[in-house]
Amino acid sequence: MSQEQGNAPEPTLARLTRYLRCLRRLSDEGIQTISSKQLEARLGVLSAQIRKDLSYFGEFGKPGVGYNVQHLLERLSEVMQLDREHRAVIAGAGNLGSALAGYAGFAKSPFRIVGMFDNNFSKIGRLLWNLEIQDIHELPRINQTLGATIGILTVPANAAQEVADIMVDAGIRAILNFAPAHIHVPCHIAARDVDLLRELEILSYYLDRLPAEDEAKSDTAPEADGLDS
Amino acid sequence: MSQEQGNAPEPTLARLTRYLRCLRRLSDEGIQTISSKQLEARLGVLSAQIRKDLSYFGEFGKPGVGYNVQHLLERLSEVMQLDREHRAVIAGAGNLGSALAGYAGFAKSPFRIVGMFDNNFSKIGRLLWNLEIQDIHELPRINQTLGATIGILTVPANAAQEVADIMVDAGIRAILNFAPAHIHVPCHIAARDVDLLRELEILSYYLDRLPAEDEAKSDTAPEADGLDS
DNA sequence: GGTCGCCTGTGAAACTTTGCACAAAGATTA
DNA sequence: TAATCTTTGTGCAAAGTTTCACAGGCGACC
Repeated sequence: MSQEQGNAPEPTLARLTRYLRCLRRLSDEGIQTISSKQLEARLGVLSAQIRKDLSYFGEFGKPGVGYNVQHLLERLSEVMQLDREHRAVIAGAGNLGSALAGYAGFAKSPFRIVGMFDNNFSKIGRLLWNLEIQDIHELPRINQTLGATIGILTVPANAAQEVADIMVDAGIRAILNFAPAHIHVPCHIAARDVDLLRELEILSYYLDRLPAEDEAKSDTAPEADGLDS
Repeated sequence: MSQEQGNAPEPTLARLTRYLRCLRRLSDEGIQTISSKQLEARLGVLSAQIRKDLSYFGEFGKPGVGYNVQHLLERLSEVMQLDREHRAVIAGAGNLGSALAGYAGFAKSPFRIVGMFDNNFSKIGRLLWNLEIQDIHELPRINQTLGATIGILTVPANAAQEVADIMVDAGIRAILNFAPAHIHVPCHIAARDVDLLRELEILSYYLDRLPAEDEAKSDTAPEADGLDS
């Protein structure tokens, strides 16, 4: 029986993105069918886990055969809403914001950077990767035209909340926050934090706390969670 | 009774970094004592959760009083090994690598970028943020001098594994991987993935799946997990 | 058509993490 | 000193997630 609601666990969603990446590669390789056991071999995720993850969204496989790569790829893309373009704006034209704006990986993704914003008058008006840096306070007005649904926050920590509020005002419905600060958003807005310093601090904890160098490239360390090749 | 081993759950470690950030701010504000209930009000983490998290590492508070901010700050810093400097190298002098190398937030952290590496001969030798870009293949030799324990991976996905191997060769013991690819490391190496596209894909899933705009700035959306202030 | 081997989807068990509730302990007041 | 208030640390229950194990479906081969 298939469920269809949005009640899949978060860890499942994270793994789904890995399955997708693997499926895209399989598709490129011209492989048409794959079983959960074969996926386990490629991803290091238990086959039962894979089947359970998929079962949250429907029944995609054939017993005795496995999954049709193309079909599963399309279905999971639908589930993740990756079958349509998503427009995003970046707030904060500093080092990180500039780097993200120029990220080549977006080309093959459904995500498009359609606007770049800052509050620094010496930056506003300048061109960056073919985008003119605009005044962050104009975002609500300008986004009526841009129609971005995703906001990427690359401002300093002390400005994060203020800019997040502006984004919500502007009709942004999902925020990816790179500032090392927590932002409060209304419950109809999705928000995630990506925090360089936090990641380093967690790695710091593990330094000198790992099994000891008995070699054997058995990757079972406290990895966050991996991705496809 | 206090435990001291490294058997704390990962979610606890992630929250610990949030407690630390809050404690640093409290310390700056000159606040000397804080209770788990007050922390709950500031962080949105249940007080019982906070106490349980802390209990993995010892007993730091006084019943009837709370925690001494400075003392807890120092103890947690020890636990996370943030009381000493950590040297890190960056591999991949592209947009993202360059941005991270220049990240101002490192100044107040125990992390120091001590080397910048790439495989592109047109980049090797150039200066970036006062660091000379060096040949990635020289890392094992050069790191005998640098003594970096942390490696930050900002190379394209298809080079990630190869460069990770070089890092392990070079004595790096923790890897922060920004490439959209999974890397395999020996079990005595810590590794974490930070993946822009994955985060966007997860946000994409939540778009149009949230409670609907009934306003009320009640932040109880599917936030990843927040940070202080 | 029957038999065999493989693979899916899923209920139930095992494990992990969170949240609750309370005993014990320090502070405060009288 | 006793009564009261506050807050910690933790055993236990609840919730969430992963893993196991198997019934039943499908294809291949004889």
